[in-house]
Parts: sequence; C-alpha cells; structure tokens
Amino acid sequence: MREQKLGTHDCIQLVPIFKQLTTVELQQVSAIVHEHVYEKGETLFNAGDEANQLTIIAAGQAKVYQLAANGREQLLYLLQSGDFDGEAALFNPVTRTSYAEALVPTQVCSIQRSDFQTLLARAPQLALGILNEFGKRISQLEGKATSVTTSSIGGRLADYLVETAASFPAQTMFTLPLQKKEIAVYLGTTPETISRKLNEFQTAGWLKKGHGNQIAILDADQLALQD
Amino acid sequence: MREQKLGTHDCIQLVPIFKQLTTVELQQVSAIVHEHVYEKGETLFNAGDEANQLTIIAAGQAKVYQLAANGREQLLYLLQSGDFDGEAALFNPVTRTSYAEALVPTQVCSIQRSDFQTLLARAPQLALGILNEFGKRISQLEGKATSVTTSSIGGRLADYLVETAASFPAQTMFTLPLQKKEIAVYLGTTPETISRKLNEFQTAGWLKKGHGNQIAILDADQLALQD
DNA sequence: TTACACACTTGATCCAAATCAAGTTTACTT
DNA sequence: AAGTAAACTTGATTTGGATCAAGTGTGTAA
Repeated sequence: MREQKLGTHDCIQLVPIFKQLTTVELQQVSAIVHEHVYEKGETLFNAGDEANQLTIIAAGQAKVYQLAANGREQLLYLLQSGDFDGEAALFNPVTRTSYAEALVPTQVCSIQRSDFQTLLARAPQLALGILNEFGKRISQLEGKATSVTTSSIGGRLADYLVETAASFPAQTMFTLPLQKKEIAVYLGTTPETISRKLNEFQTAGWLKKGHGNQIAILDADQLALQD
Repeated sequence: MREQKLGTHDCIQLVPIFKQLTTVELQQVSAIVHEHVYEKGETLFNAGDEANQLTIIAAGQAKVYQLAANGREQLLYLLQSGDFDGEAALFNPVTRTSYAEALVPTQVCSIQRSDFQTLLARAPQLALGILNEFGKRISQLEGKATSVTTSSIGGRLADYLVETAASFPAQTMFTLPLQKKEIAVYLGTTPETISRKLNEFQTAGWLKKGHGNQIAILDADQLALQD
C-alpha cells in the first residue's frame, strides 16, 4: 500500500468535529494545527505525560491503552481517521493515564490547549461538533461497560466480530484489524479463549476461518444472539 | 429528614454546567426549565422512550440502569444533585437504552432539545461547562471499563468502598448508600460474593462491619492495593 | 408484640474461562 | 529457500466466582 500524503487543509476537512465550520474558520484552524507523521510502532503519547493538546488522527490507525492501577493494561480505543483523543486536556491540565501507539504509518494533527481555547472563543459552534462526538463516545463506553459485566466472553466476541465486519461487504473474507492477542486484551480475555470460541462459531456454521487472521461472517444474526 | 423545597432559580444555580453563566443568562435558562419532583421509586425515564430532553438532578438521588441485549441490566450511574443525563438527546433524537429511578424524593430540572439549542446559540459558553462535564464522565467510564476487565471482584469492591468512604470522615462508621444487591449489580457480581469479600476484608483487618449496611474503613491503603 | 417480607449470610456444588504446557503455523529475515 | 521468532492452536488442569439452597437477621405494619 502506498502512503498517501495529505495537505493540512485536506487533513482538517476529514475531521468530523470541524465539519460545521466555514471556509474562513477552517483557515483559522489550519493556522494552529501541528502535523506529524508517526511510523508504525511509534508512540503518539505516553501515560504520565502532561496532556496539553488534542490529538486527531488524520490518516492511519492507532491503539490507545489505558493502564490499570495493578499494572495491567486495557485496549480502550482503536482510533481511525477522524477520531481524536486528549479532549480532557483542552480544559484542564491533566496527566494522561493512557498511552497511544501507531499501528500503521499515521498522520496526526494536534492542537495546543491555549490555541484551542482562543479558537473556541472565536468559533463557538465548534463546541457543537465536539459535544456530538463526546456524546457518541459516552454511548460507546456505556455499552462497553455494560456488555463486559452482563455478557459472556462469547457474546462480547460475537458483538466485536459483527461490528468489525460491518465495514466490509457481507459474507466475504476479511482480515481482522487486530491480532488475537490484542482482541483478547480488548475484550478482557485471553488469546486461547478467542481461538476456542472462533472454533465453536465455525462449528456452529456462523463464520468461516481463512488464512492468517481472515474470517468471513456467515450468519451475523445468530452471532448477535449470543449471550 | 425534612424535604427541602427549592425555587427554580436556586435549583439552576446548583448545577455545575450553568456555573459560568451571568445572572441575565441564568434568567433565560430559568424560563425554559421544567421542574418536577419524583417520589421515591418513581421512574424518571424509561428504556425505549424517545429521548428529547436533558434531565438534571436538582436535589435527591437517582439510579440509572442500562439494559443489555440479553435482558440483563447494569447499574451505570448513581446520579447526585447537580448530575445530569440525556445529553445525547440534545443533538439528535435517540431512543434511550437506559432507565432511571428516584432513590429518594428527587427534584428534577429538564430542558427540551429545541429550547436547549436556542439557548446554546445565545449563550455559547454554556457549551464549555457541558464539555467539561462530558470529559469527566468519559474519564470515569474509561476507568470503569478498564477496571472491569483488568481487576478481580475483590479489587473492584475495594475501589468502590474507598471511593464511597471518601465522602465520610476517615476511620468512622458510615452507611453504604446502596443495598448489597445493588452494589453487586453495579460491580457486575452477586450479593453472595459481596458478602464473602467483605468478610475477607474484615478478617484481614482492613475494615469493620457494623449494623445494617454500616462499615468503617480501617486501612484504605491496603484496600486500594487489592487486585 | 407478633407476623411477614426482605435483605443478608453461609455452605455446597458447579461451571466458564484462566492458566500452564506443548505443539504447530505463519510470516519475516537473510 | 532455510532458519527463526512470533503468533496461534490444542489439550490438561485449576480456579474464581456464579448458582442453588437453606438458614438468620432486620425493619415495618397491624
């Protein structure tokens, strides 16, 4: 795959929270955005860092891990183009409790707290876009917190698969975007269990495993019915 | 305990998201706020309802339960004075996936979506207060999602106890604000397990059980170290 | 004060999933 | 194409916590 270079203007247009802005306002945004391209495996930010900027994924993909008190870590988000993180930093100086790593070469736009506050005063409707994104993220997290305590591993894996498959054509083979080890961390289980459950689902005729990390969903409805 | 009646103006001043507003703006808010007092056990809103308002707890306490696909439920929030819910409703019409119930007689301020949008256009700095609250809630949910998958029941219970005890003087007896059954639902476990873990903690000398639902934390540090 | 309904506790059993331990593939390097 | 390290699979065993089943408190209403 060839890496696609994007100009600053294009980069910003991609980001949903800037959708409501006029051309003039977009230019103001361009002026305060810093861009950086991270290589695969590079760290976007670290736990313990003082967070003072909003980090927006312009192109690429990054994993965000949260560190628990006992040292274990939990994969919180898989950031795609247009997603952002660090929003808490925009109002108060806080210390990050998570760290992020680029999964593939990733282009990032970042905005400093002070710049952001100036911008927000000038373009208040920007707040609407952010509120909207926040709302979505809260719903997503509420769902995750609920499913983790009310469903079995099988159910959570099934949900994850159906969700992930949604961005591919129905019934076709696709490659899982994460390794089994990482899916396991994301769902709060182990690679062994993922392996076994996938076999069960295949035996039941709900999916088909292919080479490497490829699978095809055959019966999304049955999968979704799993507890 | 005597129920305290509050006027509309007082009610609104209590709410953190309205803190940044001027007196004039507060009056505009007053004009669009609807107030209602719910009795203990009454339903504030139901899953399946179309959500079209922001619900703010002015005085009292309410539980918010999220319903999982398989019918099980999860206690998501214990709303206190000043907390709000339904924020997703302020931008898009959505169907609620949670329901809320008053724990004690509870005074609620609500704002309709259309009214809110008009207000926001007139007082954009209101968005800042909301963004701030959203940020806090996201952090809280991230923490919960993480602890549920990385800690054992003992660790989660210990965290819950230490957190809850934080609002009482150190080392003294206090009454848990929820029944064991509800603590169990909140932590994703059962009353039996709560009972047993509390005994373990008492045997270890980290806390002391009293009458009814009373406990005293003796060694918060040791509790916090629990996995 | 008695009675009745709940909340809570305690014990016995069971089970889903973690852990431990080899193998086997897959994919990358030279 | 061969060599190696990592990812994955499969099997055996263990275990934390759920579930089931009696009890014992506790608070409330007559």
